[in-house]
Amino acid sequence: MPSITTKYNKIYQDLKSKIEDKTYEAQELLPSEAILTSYYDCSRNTVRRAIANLALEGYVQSLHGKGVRVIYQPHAQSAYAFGNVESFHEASIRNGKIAKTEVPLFVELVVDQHIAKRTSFPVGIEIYYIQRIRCMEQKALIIDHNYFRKDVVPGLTKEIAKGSIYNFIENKLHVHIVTTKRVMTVEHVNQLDRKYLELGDYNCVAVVSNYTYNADGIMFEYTQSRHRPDYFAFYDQARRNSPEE
Amino acid sequence: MPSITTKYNKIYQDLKSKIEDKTYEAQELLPSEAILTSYYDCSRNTVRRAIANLALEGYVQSLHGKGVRVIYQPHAQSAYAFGNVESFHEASIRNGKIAKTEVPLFVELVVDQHIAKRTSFPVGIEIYYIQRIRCMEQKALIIDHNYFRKDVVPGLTKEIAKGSIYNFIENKLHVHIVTTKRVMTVEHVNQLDRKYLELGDYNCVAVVSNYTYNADGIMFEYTQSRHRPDYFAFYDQARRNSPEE
DNA sequence: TGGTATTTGTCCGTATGTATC
DNA sequence: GGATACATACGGACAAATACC
Repeated sequence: MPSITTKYNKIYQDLKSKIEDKTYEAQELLPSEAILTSYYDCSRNTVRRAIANLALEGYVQSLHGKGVRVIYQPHAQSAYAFGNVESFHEASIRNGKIAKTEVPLFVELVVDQHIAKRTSFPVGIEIYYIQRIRCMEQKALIIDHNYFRKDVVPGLTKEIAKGSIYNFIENKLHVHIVTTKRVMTVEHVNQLDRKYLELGDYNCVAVVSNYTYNADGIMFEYTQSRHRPDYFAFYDQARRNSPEE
Repeated sequence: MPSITTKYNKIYQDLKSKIEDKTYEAQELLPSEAILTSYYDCSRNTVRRAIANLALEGYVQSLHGKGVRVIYQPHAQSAYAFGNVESFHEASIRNGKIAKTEVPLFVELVVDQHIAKRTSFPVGIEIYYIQRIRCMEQKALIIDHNYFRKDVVPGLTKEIAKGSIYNFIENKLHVHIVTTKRVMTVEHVNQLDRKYLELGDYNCVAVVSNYTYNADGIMFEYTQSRHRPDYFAFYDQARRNSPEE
């Protein structure tokens, strides 16, 4: 969890904003690492770290012997940010939209074979199972099916579920959420999708399955988010490795 | 483009295989950086770099003051690897499956308003437009719509399109492909999807739009890949930043 | 409770290799 | 060949979080 007050992060933020406001324009090369090093009064490693993070988000690409090319292009906005774990609540704030969450179901369960297969939780442990309808500007966009391990996230209530569960986990329980694995698929709609989402003639939804690990390496959350296809986009940034041999 | 012969890459590969063959098991901590440093006879930075790359792929997560936790779990196989640009041809080899590509359409075009909107190419330039049906083990899984800038990728032919266009670009044209931006969406099927893909009663496809940049920062390829929903999965690995207050 | 050792995180400086121009 | 620029690698210092006694 990189603090926002580190030196490399400040440089990262500064370069990022200068790319976004076109101080450095697309296609151009950034000033060389040596120049940036003296400009920011830091070591070359620190500049390189900031640049590496920009490259991970698709703002620049480094070219051996040439320089660092800006390839940023202002995109259509997505509901979710690049490669970061971001809650619906946080995303809505970032987009400046009004969000609302309804909780039609909040129950405690014991994991059986069927749930185990879907969630990867061990059979027999106690969990919370929550259904949440995510609305933005009066439109129901997502149905979340949340499964939380009760031993890791005790004290969850329906009231908390209406707000940000992540807030509760981080601030009240002091669990630092570190890593999430995600799988994106497309599935047939089910009755619940039909009931809550305005799907028009779509018979599919975009499904994002989240597996979240805490600091002990325990997977304590499985969430399946079922999205209205016409309001769903998932952005990604990839780097090509030189092919082997 | 990290060479596979670098020291940090060898360490990365070694740790990765030891995680996969359970020399280091899930939930365990790796040996400390100090131990790994002496084991691999290298500097601490080099070990840290290998670990950082493992973390990016969801194999481990670093915990300040504690150690580096293994969180690898063998997953259901996907047609595509994590966060890497990988061609269909390469993916099929990795999966050990027999792949075939049909090319029902191969034309040269000049970009008009309509194409410009879809591809982000400037109006007026010459391009190749190619349709490719991707089959694996007799099943048509993907329809690719490829748009290549002719000035960057000259000499493309239908024969080349039946194999790996990336191979041609890298080996013959010596263009090193560096960065790709991807957007995943879900769209209604069109006539072509219906014609070539066995969609059953799905009326949607999973769509991956690729924007590929060369070393000059020029976007020279736009590809829209339309996938059969039941054979599509997209894996992702995310890290949570500490939320800003 | 407190102090110490361990472990990861940040940052620095330097040297050398390699690709581009 | 020489100058420039990024890539790799080393070693050291200190900070911060954790674990242990």
